[in-house]
Formats: sequence, structure tokens, C-alpha cells
Amino acid sequence: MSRLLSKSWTRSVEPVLRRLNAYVTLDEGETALLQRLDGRLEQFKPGAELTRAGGAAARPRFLLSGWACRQRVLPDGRRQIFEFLLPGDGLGFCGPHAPRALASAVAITAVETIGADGVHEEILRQPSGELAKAMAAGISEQEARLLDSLVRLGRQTAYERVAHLLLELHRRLSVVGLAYDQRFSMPLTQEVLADALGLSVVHVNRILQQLRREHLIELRAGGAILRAPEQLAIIADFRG
Amino acid sequence: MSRLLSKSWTRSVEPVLRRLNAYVTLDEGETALLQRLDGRLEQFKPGAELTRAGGAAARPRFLLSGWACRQRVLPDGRRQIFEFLLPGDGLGFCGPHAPRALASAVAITAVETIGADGVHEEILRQPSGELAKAMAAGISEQEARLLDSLVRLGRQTAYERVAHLLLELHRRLSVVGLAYDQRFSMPLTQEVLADALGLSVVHVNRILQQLRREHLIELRAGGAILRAPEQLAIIADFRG
DNA sequence: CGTTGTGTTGAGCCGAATCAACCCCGGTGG
DNA sequence: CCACCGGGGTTGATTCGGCTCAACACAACG
Repeated sequence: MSRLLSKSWTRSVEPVLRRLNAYVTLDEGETALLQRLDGRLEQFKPGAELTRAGGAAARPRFLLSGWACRQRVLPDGRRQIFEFLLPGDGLGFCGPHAPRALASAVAITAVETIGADGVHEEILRQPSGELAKAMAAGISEQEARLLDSLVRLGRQTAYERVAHLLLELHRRLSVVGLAYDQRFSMPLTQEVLADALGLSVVHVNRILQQLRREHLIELRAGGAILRAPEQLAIIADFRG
Repeated sequence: MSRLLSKSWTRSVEPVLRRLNAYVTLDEGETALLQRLDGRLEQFKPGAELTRAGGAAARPRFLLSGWACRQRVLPDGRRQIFEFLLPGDGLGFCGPHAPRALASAVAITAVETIGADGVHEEILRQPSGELAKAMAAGISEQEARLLDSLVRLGRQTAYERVAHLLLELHRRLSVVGLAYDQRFSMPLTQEVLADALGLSVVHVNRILQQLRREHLIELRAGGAILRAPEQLAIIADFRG
């Protein structure tokens, strides 16, 4: 019940199943296909690149555990994080069309991924199956998140941006079973948050303090609690 | 050679052919398919909605003439423009997967579109044909532009943002044959630019003046000229 | 132990927003 | 013909949100 079991848990495809079933209920065959995924298991240390921008398109795979992000770095060092990749998320599924990766993906914590060529083949075999529908819905939701990010960066204040991102992370982790009530682990430094939100580290720090002072959130070493999700949603214009 | 001919030109699928052929050379059959497109022709006045956010996913179609944009408006009136839609661009091609439209599309000038269900069918029939490849490349490029926009809004200064957007528009119009050397028509008010760039109208005005003062650009009633594209590219970190 | 990375805090500055005029131009209608 | 009007662009004054710089606290770690 301790280390070994918990280790096997961190490697399971459960987050993938949870996420896809949230879109469309998969049938037994498709569920079994995912549980028997035989793609290569890969492990990454924090800071390691899962995908290099401009490099050959990566093979499709799922993130089983850990946090990563897609990002771009400007010549002078400024960095923009496009999105966070959480357990259960797919990576490289648009790739087959695209000649090369559009952004580099970098591990934030230790990360495990599993190759998912089998899923890709199944989608080609059954373009109108539940699995294909679920994967398409996932890609669509990902694009919706990118649009949300554009609004965040272009038209929201720092206060609204932070609230919005916290709600997004909470919602996504809930779907894959990694949020417990309003509590979830968030292994992000303030610098990472800043680069995702288009803010400076110092300012992120001050906004977080304000949110804590107002009893809207609690933060402790890698963990977050949303104390007033409804109010945060109003602040951030968050569309659940 | 005058009004009639020019009118028929504005309705042609030529921009579509130009854009797709820039990705992958289409064969005669595919070219003919596009030229014989029998989808419904639709016309929109400035300000009209081509697609309503949250509404049913729109049928796939191409924009034949005019400018439009995809956008979202916050409850308090703040607006973010996600991207501009130019002649030759597709709209609603991801739609079939997605249950509903992710953003509303609005005409900026008068706009003509043509339904393209035929293209969608052809892609299903020949998933590895040139047409399918070209359309996939187009979607991939569109996502790349969204990522560029995220960098723009999140990590670039107003000066860099304006330069970057002008270069993007010039490049896209060049591909579809609507840029003449460094000159192109740009029927955007400063307010529209502001909402695309996450800036205020007043500030956009000042930045444009600065760029003109520095002889990097020229602007005249709906038209733009890039006087020093290479320097603009350096300023904006624009990756051609 | 020092070292390094992360979070916290204060002071001052600056880029961009806001507020408020004003101009110009193309309608439009008396 | 001219007076009026509204939309877009321009300009100046002022405010403010967020950045920079700099120092310090604290914990993890070799």
C-alpha cells in the first residue's frame, strides 16, 4: 500500500481514461486498448525537453505523471509558457500532420510518458469511434484553452489572470482525479507562474499575497486550495 | 478589365489555391475540385457574425474576399481579437470534431465566403492526398500563429507587438497574392489593432507614429507599406 | 557550513492606460 | 450651399498597474 503500489499508480493510464471518458464514454475495447498501451515508457527529469521546437514532430504519447509545459524562449531570454501539460494529457497528436513541432515541451517536475502510436492507428481504423471522438474533443478543448490564454494575456489584469489560471488548473486536475475537493498539488514556482501569465515574478508574488489576504486561496509548498471558487470565477470571468 | 472583371476576381477561389499550393502542390483533380466548389456563397456586411461563439459548429467554408476576425468579448466590454481571417483562409474545418464554435467570427469589411463541404469529403476519401496534407498544414500554421500571438501578448512590448503583427499580415497577404512588394491594403481601424494587440487605441496610435517617424512603415487610409521589413523582423523577433 | 533556489518586501521608475480635447473628413439633410 | 454630425485619428496631461532593482529570509542540500 505504500511505495510500490503508489509507484505503480503514478504510472497508470488512469488519468488518460478519466480525461477521455469525461468527453465521451469509451467502449470496453477502446478502454482495453488504452490499458494495454505498449508504447515506450519514458522518464524525464525536471528541465528536460520532451519535444524540441522546430525539431521533427514527436511521436504521439500521453503524459502519465508529473507536470510539463509547452513554451517559447525569445533571444533575450524572455519566456512565454503556452500551456501546462498535466497527467492524462496528450502530446504530439496533431504532430503527424505537422512537419515539425511548433513549440518545445519541457518537464517541470519529474515526468513519465508512454508512446501512443496504437491510439493513432485506432483512430485511423475507426474514424467515427468513441476514441476518435474523445481525442478530437480533447484537441478542441486544448484550443479553447489557448483562446482563454489569449484573453488572459491580452485583456485581463494581473489579479484576474492569476485567478483564471488557478481555476483552470483546478478544473483540469479534477477531471483526472488529482484534485481533492478544492485542494490540489501545484508544483510551480512563482517564476513559472509569471512566465505563463505574462507577469514579473515580483508581481505574481504580490497578487498571490493579495488573494490569500482576501481568503480566496491558500498556498503551501506545492499545494493550493481554492477557498472561494465561485468568487474567483466571477473575478476571472471563468466559464466552467 | 474594369468593374465586372474585377468583381469576378474578388469572388474567385484563387487565394485558396495560392495558399494551399504554398504548402503542398495540389494535383489537377484537387485543383479542379476547388475551382468547381459548389458550396453556398454568402455575403456579410462589416460587423456581421460569420459564426456565433457557443453556437453549433459552422459548416466548413473558405473566405474568398474581405477581412474578418475571430474574437471574444468580456462581460464588461473588453474585447480580444484572436486572429484575422484573410482571403483564402478556411473557417470551421476543425468544427466537425468540435461540438460548438469556440469563438465568434465577425466581418471587419464586406466579406464573401463559399461553403466547402466538398473539401471535407475529399479529405475523408483521400486522407493521404495532397489536399488533405495542405489543409492539415494550414491548420498547423494557424496554431503556430496562435502561439506567436501568445508570445506577442505575454512577453513583447507594444512596439514589438505592432511590428510583429504588421509582418504577419504582410506575409499572409503575400502568399495569397494580395501584397504588392512591401505594400498591402489593411482595412483596420486603430481600435481593431488595439484589440488584437492587447493595447489601448491611444497607445497604438503613438506606436504607429513612432514607426512612421523612424521610416520603418508608411500608413495611408487602409493601406500599409513596410519600408524596412528586415529591421522590423529583428525588432519583433519575427521568424519568417 | 556555505550555496543555491525560492519566496518576500520596499523604493522608485516607466510603459501604457485613462481622460479629455480637438481635428479632419465624408456623409446627410435642411 | 452650408450646417450638422459621427467615426476615426491625433495630441497633451495625468494616473496607475506592473516592472526593475535591491536587499533580505528561509529551506533544502551538498
